[in-house]
Amino acid sequence: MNIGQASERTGVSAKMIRYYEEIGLLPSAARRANGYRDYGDREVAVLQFVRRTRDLGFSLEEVSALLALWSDKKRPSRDVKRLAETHIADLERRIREMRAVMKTLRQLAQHCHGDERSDCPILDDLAKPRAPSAKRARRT
Amino acid sequence: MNIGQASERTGVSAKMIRYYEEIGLLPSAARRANGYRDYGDREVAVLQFVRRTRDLGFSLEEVSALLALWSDKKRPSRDVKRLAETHIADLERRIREMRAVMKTLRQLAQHCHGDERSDCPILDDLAKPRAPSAKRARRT
DNA sequence: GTTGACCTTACCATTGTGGGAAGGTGCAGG
DNA sequence: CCTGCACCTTCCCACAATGGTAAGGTCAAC
Repeated sequence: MNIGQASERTGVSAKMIRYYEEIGLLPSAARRANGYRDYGDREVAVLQFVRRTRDLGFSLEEVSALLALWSDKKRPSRDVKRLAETHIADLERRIREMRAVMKTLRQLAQHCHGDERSDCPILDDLAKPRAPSAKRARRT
Repeated sequence: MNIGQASERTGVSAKMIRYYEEIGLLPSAARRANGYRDYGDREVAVLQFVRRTRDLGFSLEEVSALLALWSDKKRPSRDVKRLAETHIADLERRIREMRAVMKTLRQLAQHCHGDERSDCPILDDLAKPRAPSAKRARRT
């Protein structure tokens, strides 16, 4: 089948299918006499796998690792689980950060009239010079 | 003061200070006779404002809007609050999405032995062809 | 034979940041 | 005075992942 059909069946845009091939995430697709890429059920399955892992937030690099694990029938399931849990931990960390930011923003917004008046605690706070306060997450 | 000092005091890299100027987020810095950019307390305050808003996850475009609101002494606080709340809503949405993903991943990981054995429900699930199931968030 | 839907490659844009090269400047020590 | 080092300047490249578009080839239907 053509790339358009493969795209339609997997939800991966033709653009991205070509890109994945270009960066080596996918093997080079077979070509027909006219130069068109040709896809079969196996390729479609791989694309669905990629689509699914992308939807779960894995980076292309992680997807690549997952594809390798997938095709290696003898790899220990530990390897897969570790990758998944690392990703989960990453999501947890990002969510924690975002929640902290939200908390701050909510507090700021709460004290802002939000009407015609021009005085605004949000901007006042944003403009307040921060205490140097522990430069960065120090790892010492 | 030179860009290096300004960077150190604000936590914004010299690279980024130049970039912000280039894209018009910041006005062109004053130059000394030798061509070096020259920063004073006012500029440092603006950079701190930018740094702070960036830390709170606002995009440069939003930062630009906030800077404009900040310098417009007569704008209604409603404008500021709206921008902040839009950002909060955005964070909420993203967190919801990430939590949904985490839930799925946790379920998958939970059923994976994670040991030497090679059978792995995570990969099995990722490989399962999805039911077409409501293509995308349809807006009809 | 023409039209329209598809395919091909190739390049550009996005967002925000870092890296580095090539060259000028400024100061301190010899 | 010269040298070295730390700083500044601009310019270009890279990343991640995706979309857009243009210029051209192909195929099927009419």
